[in-house]
Amino acid sequence: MQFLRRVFQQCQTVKEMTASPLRRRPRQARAQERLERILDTAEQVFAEVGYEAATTNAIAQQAETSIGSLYEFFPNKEALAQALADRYVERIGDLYNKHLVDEPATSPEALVTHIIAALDGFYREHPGAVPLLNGRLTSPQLASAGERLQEGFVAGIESIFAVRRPDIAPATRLLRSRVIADISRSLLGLADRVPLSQRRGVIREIEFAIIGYLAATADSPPFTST
Amino acid sequence: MQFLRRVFQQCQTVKEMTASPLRRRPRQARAQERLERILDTAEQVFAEVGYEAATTNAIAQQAETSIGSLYEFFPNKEALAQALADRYVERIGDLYNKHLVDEPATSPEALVTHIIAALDGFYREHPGAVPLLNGRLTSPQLASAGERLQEGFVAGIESIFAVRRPDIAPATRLLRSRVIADISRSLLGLADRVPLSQRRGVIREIEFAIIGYLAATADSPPFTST
Amino acid sequence: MQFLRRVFQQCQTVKEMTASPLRRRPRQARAQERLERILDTAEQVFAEVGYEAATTNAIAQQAETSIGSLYEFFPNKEALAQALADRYVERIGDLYNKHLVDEPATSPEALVTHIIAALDGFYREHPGAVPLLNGRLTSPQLASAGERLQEGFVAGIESIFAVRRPDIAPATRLLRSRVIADISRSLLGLADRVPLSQRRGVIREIEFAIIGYLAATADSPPFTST
Amino acid sequence: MQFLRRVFQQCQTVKEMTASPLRRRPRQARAQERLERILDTAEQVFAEVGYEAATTNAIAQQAETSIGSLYEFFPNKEALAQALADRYVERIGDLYNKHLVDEPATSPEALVTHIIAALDGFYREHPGAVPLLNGRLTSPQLASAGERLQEGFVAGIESIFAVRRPDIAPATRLLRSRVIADISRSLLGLADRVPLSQRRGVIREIEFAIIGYLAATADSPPFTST
DNA sequence: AATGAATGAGAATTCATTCAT
DNA sequence: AATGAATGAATTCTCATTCAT
Repeated sequence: MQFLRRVFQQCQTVKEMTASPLRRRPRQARAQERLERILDTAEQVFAEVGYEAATTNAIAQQAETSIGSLYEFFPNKEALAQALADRYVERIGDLYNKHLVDEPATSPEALVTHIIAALDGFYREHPGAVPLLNGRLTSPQLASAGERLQEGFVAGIESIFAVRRPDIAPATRLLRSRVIADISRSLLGLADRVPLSQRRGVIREIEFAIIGYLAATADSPPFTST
Repeated sequence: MQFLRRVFQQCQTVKEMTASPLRRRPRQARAQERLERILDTAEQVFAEVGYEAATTNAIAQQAETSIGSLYEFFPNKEALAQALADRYVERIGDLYNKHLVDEPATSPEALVTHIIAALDGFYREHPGAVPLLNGRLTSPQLASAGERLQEGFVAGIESIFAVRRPDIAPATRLLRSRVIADISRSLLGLADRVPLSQRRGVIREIEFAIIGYLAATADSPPFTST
Repeated sequence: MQFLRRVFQQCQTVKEMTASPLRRRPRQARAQERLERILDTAEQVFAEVGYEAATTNAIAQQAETSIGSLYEFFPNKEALAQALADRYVERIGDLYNKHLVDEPATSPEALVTHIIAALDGFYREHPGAVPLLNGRLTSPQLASAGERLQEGFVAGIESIFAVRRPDIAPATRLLRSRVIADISRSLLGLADRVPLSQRRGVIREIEFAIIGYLAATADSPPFTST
Repeated sequence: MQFLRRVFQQCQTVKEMTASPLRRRPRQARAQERLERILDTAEQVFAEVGYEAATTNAIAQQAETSIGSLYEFFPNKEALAQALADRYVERIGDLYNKHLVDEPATSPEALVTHIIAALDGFYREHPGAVPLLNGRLTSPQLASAGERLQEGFVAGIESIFAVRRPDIAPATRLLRSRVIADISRSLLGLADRVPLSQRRGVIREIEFAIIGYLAATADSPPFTST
């Protein structure tokens, strides 16, 4: 796992995920818990009404804190999104590390199934990730946070490629990872908007799409830019 | 073309695209022209700053009308997005009809290439479509307009399937069309965020993805829900 | 008077008093009147509680307009102060022109008396000028407006010097005018904080101070900087 | 010096300088030192950004104490200004006592020069005094503290008059002292806003102004109110 | 006594929408 | 029909002050 962590971090898309957007990092357990509660609430509210329509006052209220406390932790609304994205990125890292370790030598098909299931679980558990990811294309305020989050997903896929297909050039690896991340994201979104009875079917189509993409590119000449 | 129009309209996803969001349908040419100008401007402004950040006052001003006139045509900001989406849907219909007629008997690969190119052209010509499509996943206000627009794309793909693969069951046809529409949209978005030098490469990957998907599903048992 | 206007404008301290801080210059009489009413109210409120403690909402309310209208005219709170200062500067110009014309050949003592009386009247009629003038030394937001206003007073005095003592070098003229403007302002402030019965006496002291200053500098070698 | 202290205290303007604004008078040396450090910091911060823009939290932080401790000593922000003013008043007392003692029998001109220099030094050493003095004309919160400080200056000048011109009636003495204090304050402010090269020249003008004022009033009938 | 996390009233400003002209 | 001035609810964020630890 340490090894994989390294691979994960080596990949091109993990850059300056450093600068914490937090104004104050809580020391006491109670404060940490409150911060967590604010983030949890922000996740919920963003998921319900979207980033723009969410109000910081509503978030504070639902988190059962004062607006002042919210701003004690986060310098502004945007920072909430950033922090949320960072938390997501961290969990994505765990997710990929786990699935790489657990499934070291399966068939590509099984691995895809597994990853899609994991991503599906992630989005269902973290509905707030959706407005961040899509909002980045729409709201300047979310551009950075959404991008960071998206790159988290991409980095995860890259790390799998790095292990399984070390022969693929980094630039190609990045490109393919981006394509797969985008396909997964948009189609898992589709799975969410479809009647529950069709959900399973959509998931299967996602697998087809990715496996088909991998097959189609498998013997294609590596991507060359310029 | 009339035929295709019919197919297009027959497809499941074209439903209640009826209720015009317009408050008043202009009779005089001058009014029609003004309405058109407002929509053109809204398209521009939405593309530049996104739906939420766009202000109706700014749109009216840039369209060289008064805010009062804007609200004469559109009951509220949301209706602007609706009307824009409707206009896009209309043009998508034309787009698909044309590409079905022009390319009646090409290979699937060539058709995919052609369609992707057409969609690419559409998005580039109508940058305002992007915030509508992505906003639907983000802003309750855009859900309806964006969904309608998305279904326009889907209906187009459905109509191609209807002609080329009449054997596929409508439910499966709809599902596959949705998948393809989503993949196209999200990956064309990626093509836009990538350095210009890599654009061509991304477009090729989109083709791989869709062709791969079609291949993977070609001999799969038709989708059966429940 | 045209001549004097020219002199007034020629003086060093009248610079770029041009750029209007107004967002919209009202065309209709009603709007003009409303703008005037907002400025009048701002004057009052600034005089009562100072610039910082004054709230734009309170000003709008007391002016019997909506806060939206206030911001229609003024882009921000600071602009209110600017506009007020500009209005004052204009009136100061009138004041000096009048007093130069009316009193062309009196004794210096009589002229000083006259000017002090005029300034006294000005401050009493425009109590909002006080927080602008003093606030400039205290609040960054008022620095520009207050400075501009102060320079208006200085320019007035300069213009008198320019007529009466054309022999004095411009740099010296500016310096002496600043000194006199500052003395007048601060001592008229004192006159305001003293029991009414002593007011008259304070005014006389101001005259003494200025006449004394003029006498003391009359035969002093002209000021040489550097 | 004891004598002068008495004169200083006898003068009319030293009245209810009694009620300490302090919530708690520190007994332990460490606390006393902390209080002093808070005041030093407040002085700095007020000087930098003005009273209104200064935040109590920032002052506490820069003073390396907790906001809680600050409020242990001072019931509210205003009290900080009060305490600062009081400290200044005390130092002004020392200043005048020293300059009366050191310069017992000089010419008026030399004395004025000396006093202006002393005041100049005071303002430069205590830049926090400026916002208090000017703020009093601007902010209700500073009215009392600023007034008290101003009266400290006045009292100093009164004490000089008391020694040198015991013939002048107390009311007149107070009035003239106020005039001189105001002139000094406002013109020293001017000296601060002028290019450094002109500073010396402005100082000379201040001396002219005060000497001129003294000359002009020297043989004037004593001030009689009513 | 000291700390600093927590509070929330209140401030500036925006912008969708209305309506008198 | 067209205009655009007017409205004010709603939003983000600040900061003096309190109080539990």
